[in-house]
Amino acid sequence: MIENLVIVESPAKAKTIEKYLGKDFRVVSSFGHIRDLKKKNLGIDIENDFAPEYEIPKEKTKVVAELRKAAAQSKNIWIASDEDREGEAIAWHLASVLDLDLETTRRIVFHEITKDAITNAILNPRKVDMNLVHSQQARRILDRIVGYEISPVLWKKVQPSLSAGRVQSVAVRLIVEREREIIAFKSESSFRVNGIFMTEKDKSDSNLIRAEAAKKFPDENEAAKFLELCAASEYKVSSVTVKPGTRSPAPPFTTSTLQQEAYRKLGFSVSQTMTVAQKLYEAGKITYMRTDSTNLSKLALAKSREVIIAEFGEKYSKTRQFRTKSKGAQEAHEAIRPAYPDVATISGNQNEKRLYELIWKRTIASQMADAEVERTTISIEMNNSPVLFSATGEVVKFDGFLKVYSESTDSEHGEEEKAIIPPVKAGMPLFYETITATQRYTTPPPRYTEASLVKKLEELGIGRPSTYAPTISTIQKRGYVMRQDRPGMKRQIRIITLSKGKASVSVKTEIAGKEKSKLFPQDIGMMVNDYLVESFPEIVDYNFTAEVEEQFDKIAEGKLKLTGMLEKFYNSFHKTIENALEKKVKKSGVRFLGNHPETGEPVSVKMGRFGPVAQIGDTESDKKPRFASLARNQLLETITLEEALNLFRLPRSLGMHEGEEMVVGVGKFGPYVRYNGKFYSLKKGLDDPYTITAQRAVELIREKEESDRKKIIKDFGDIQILNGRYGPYITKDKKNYRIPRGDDAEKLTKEECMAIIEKTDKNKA
DNA sequence: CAGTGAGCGAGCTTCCGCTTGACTT
Repeated sequence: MIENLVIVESPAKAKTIEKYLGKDFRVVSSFGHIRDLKKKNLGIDIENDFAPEYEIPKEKTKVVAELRKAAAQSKNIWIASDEDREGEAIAWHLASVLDLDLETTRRIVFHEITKDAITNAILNPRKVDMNLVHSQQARRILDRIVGYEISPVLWKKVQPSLSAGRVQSVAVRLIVEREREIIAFKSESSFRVNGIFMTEKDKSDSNLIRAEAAKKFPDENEAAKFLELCAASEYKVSSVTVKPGTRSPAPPFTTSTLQQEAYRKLGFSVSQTMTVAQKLYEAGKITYMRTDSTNLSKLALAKSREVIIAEFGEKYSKTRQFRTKSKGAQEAHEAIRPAYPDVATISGNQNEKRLYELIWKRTIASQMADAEVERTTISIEMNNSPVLFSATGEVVKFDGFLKVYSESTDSEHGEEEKAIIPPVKAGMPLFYETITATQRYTTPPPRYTEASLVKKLEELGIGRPSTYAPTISTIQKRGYVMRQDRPGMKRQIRIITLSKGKASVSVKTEIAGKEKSKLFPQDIGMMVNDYLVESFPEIVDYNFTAEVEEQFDKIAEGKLKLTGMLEKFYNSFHKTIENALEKKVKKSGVRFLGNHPETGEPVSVKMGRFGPVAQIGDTESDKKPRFASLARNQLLETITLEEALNLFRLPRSLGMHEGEEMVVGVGKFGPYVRYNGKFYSLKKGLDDPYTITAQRAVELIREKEESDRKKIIKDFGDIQILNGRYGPYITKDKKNYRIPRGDDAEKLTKEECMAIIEKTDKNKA
């Protein structure tokens, strides 16, 4: 018989706590929720006061069996699931599945895994809070109703296997609406004037002041006129202002801010960050990685302070406790921090080390003093124009937390240069070295990255730390959005340079609209979004979650009844479902583009069975319509007649080569040349299927054949040594084998290969 | 792996949040 059994949610947590509690306690884990609504059908008895129908999912049966066994062997049971809505529900499910008496079951909670917190919790057990449980049930039931009633409508009205939900549909909406802003955006250009001024007539490294004119000029003409004035003007410093300022460190990491910074500083995807963080957590190197709290335990604060004083001195230490500001935060855990703040670097793989270091720096910096800066602004006046130039410079007087860490921003231009300004006084004359007027274009709002989408969702209070990564994966899996790169377009900018009294014009090319790892909406995502906005505007409203959360809070406080709340919601919601089903129309996304310039046939685009497709002609005429798939970066919404007609130019013949025809087309994996029954990919960014010549195609074919020949290092019939992406390897029966380090692939004999294969197979078994 | 687009019908798809592995490359 075990004296005390403690049940927590996470196995790593169980391990740590067991150490603190000693011999009389056994600590086990539930691995999160152990029961859920029935997976098939709605799983809710609507008629019977929305009674939930629970089941133990198949993958949880083993855990539950073990928990039952452990419970049967234990005298006292303590349920220590997290102190939030979901944790309370887990506690209740545990009690119910393990047949525990709610009156006598000890429910304990702690927000940090420290000995103090845990022993304190054991001294203060309470009962399961049924109001909080009802609040979770309301949340769960509402999400199930929304997801399981709207999704089937999409199967009927748009396409099978689609999905909708309180969280994912808003995520898609954000991306679609941002794309439409970008489509509607008209870029305009103007001329900005920058001057490099000198304190003496001769240039030296230390007397330069870089300043910008306060006025922008709408066109080249106006800019040129202003430069003429500049050429004739005398300059002097009209004012110098020096303002002291401070900068404060960012709070310690939550899941959302960790995902953002790991993306900005390390280039990690949201899911990659979570995988690496999970590893660190399991190894006991960081605290729990799914949290919305910026709180640090007293122990962590004290330890951090010690580290900072030892490393940088007393002056750099400032103990701070940050308030969590995100909407709907439940703060069941600490912020994400190093388990041992005195450990600055760890062992592990490269990514683990980098993420750990990021977490360490952010945590330590959060407990450090403000940085003190001095910001200098110089105003420069002309004697023949009211336009002022201004220069700003910043000097860090005391680095404080900046010694360790500074937060990145989402802006694409990166850190602004903080120039050092030579000492000047008001009234001092200045001389220009060069003054340039540069054409600048306005830029559309940025597309979301995975990380900036998480940030936005958190601001709206939509989704939870445990669901940010899965949500992003869901909307990509459904085909609503895709993470893509775009090469951008070249454009020319004009620059007028004034030097030594003479103005000259030059032209520079810049790349605009280049995108890396951005979320692009796909046609099906736009169609589903439009359908949802039309048919279920309340559900995909950005405030919907916040509104229902208010009601969940009231249920948690015992001021509102679950049945009353759900009834009110369901009555109006279910009507919108019925209305949507009554309408006969199916969403096809069809758009008529115009008539074929030669034949006069109608040309249109729509969502076809296999994706977006362009069509010439219609089924009403005797001639069969012709079809062509849209390219990956084209949208039903924006494709033009010309672009659509272009699609029909492929596949096209490039003529004959050594008795066989070469055909160029665009397939599943991009543009290709087909020759002699084989496919040869066109080079990305280099070849264009519409313009590629026969000569270039022959080149591609030769190149590929050459590299294929090189691919085979040795051929022993059933065993081959090949050259792969990661170097030479052995292949047999479609299985690949690594060549041990030190062996020379060129010199291996068949017998040696056999030996390697046997050894590898044995090691695996 | 590089194509598909007529129409019918059976059977299936789907949510959000809490936890980890078990997979393959």
